[in-house]
Amino acid sequence: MPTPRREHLLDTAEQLFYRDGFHATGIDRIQAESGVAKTTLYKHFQSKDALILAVLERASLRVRQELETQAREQEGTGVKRILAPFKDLRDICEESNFNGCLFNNAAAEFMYSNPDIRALAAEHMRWMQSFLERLLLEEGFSTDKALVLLPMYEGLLTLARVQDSSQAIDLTLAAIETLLKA
Amino acid sequence: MPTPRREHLLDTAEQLFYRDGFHATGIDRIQAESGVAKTTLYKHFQSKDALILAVLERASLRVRQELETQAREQEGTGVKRILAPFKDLRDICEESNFNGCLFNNAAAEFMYSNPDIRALAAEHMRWMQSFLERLLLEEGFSTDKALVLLPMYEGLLTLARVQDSSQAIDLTLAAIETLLKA
DNA sequence: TCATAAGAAAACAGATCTGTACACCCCTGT
DNA sequence: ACAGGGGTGTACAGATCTGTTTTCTTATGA
Repeated sequence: MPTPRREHLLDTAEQLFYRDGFHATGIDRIQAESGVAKTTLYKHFQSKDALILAVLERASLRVRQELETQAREQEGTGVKRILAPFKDLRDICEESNFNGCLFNNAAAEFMYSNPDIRALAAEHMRWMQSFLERLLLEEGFSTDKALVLLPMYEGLLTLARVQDSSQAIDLTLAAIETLLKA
Repeated sequence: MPTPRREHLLDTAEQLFYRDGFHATGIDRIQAESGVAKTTLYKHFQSKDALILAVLERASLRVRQELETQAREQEGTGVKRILAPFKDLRDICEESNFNGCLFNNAAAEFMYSNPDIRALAAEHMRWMQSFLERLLLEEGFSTDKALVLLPMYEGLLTLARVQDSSQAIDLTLAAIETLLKA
């Protein structure tokens, strides 16, 4: 039973953390933007770091569900199914307030200062790898390719921050195709 | 004539910014760690953001020179020369205090709050692209591939933050080889 | 020798940060 | 009617942040 207030706080926090970064976003700002009293915020999350962890956990779960359902409801087979997540990058990178991969941003800011946050980002990345491996397996490709596709995926998210990367996405799609057919 | 004090400040600042992040690293810490008085720091750099810009500019120049000389003194030809920068990733990712790509970390933290910093990160990335294009051209490959290699490179740097990626590097090297020979 | 300039050290100003305390309000169940 | 829980709003504590000012020392060059 997710209380609506808690969810609303997580929504606001995720938006601000993603857009402006974790250290740059103060609790006061989240409180003001969400319209929820600070007392309530600290009743739901005992510290800022706990709030960050909750945001990341929820976001990770949501991303997984999205990718799962997208892969399940996909019509095509073979290479098409592997390319689908990469095609979706085009829309993701066009979103307003786009700022790369939330989990890598978190890992970068808390690499040596908060092991829990870093571990959560690591776990999300491992899930991404296993998801790609499952996809590859289902379509009859070597699961080894997951460790090539994963950096490509993350790299495109990273590159899109500083330049239009629709062309990079197109070329990567083609590269994956030739790679899988080789 | 780079004054030694200024260089020393840039060294300390770069180390701390890279390891702990830009917002998380205070001026006081840079001052204490470098042993240089705060007055002197603000004589050389008129603000923290100016210091960050100076750090990034110098780091970008250094990376370019390293890649250039490494590419020039390289003995092999053909695919080997393109693979070389990716092979070097193995050492880079093993460094203590490794924390991904400095420029992408900066872009993430200042995406919507400091256009100058974001622009500098973008420029560095464009240089990386043109460097790869030059390498490809010299070895007789299509320069289009640069936009595939660049995300791979950045993605590996990103992935290495949260998991051992020596295997990912190996598989990526093999993938590049098949990609260029196709 | 003495003037000048540069840097060290530390205090300070003012803002902002996380987190807590306190007083009030309002709604619901008994 | 009324007790109690949950939320609001605000003030506050204590730390830390950027950036300035002030005072003192020290080195150098005429």
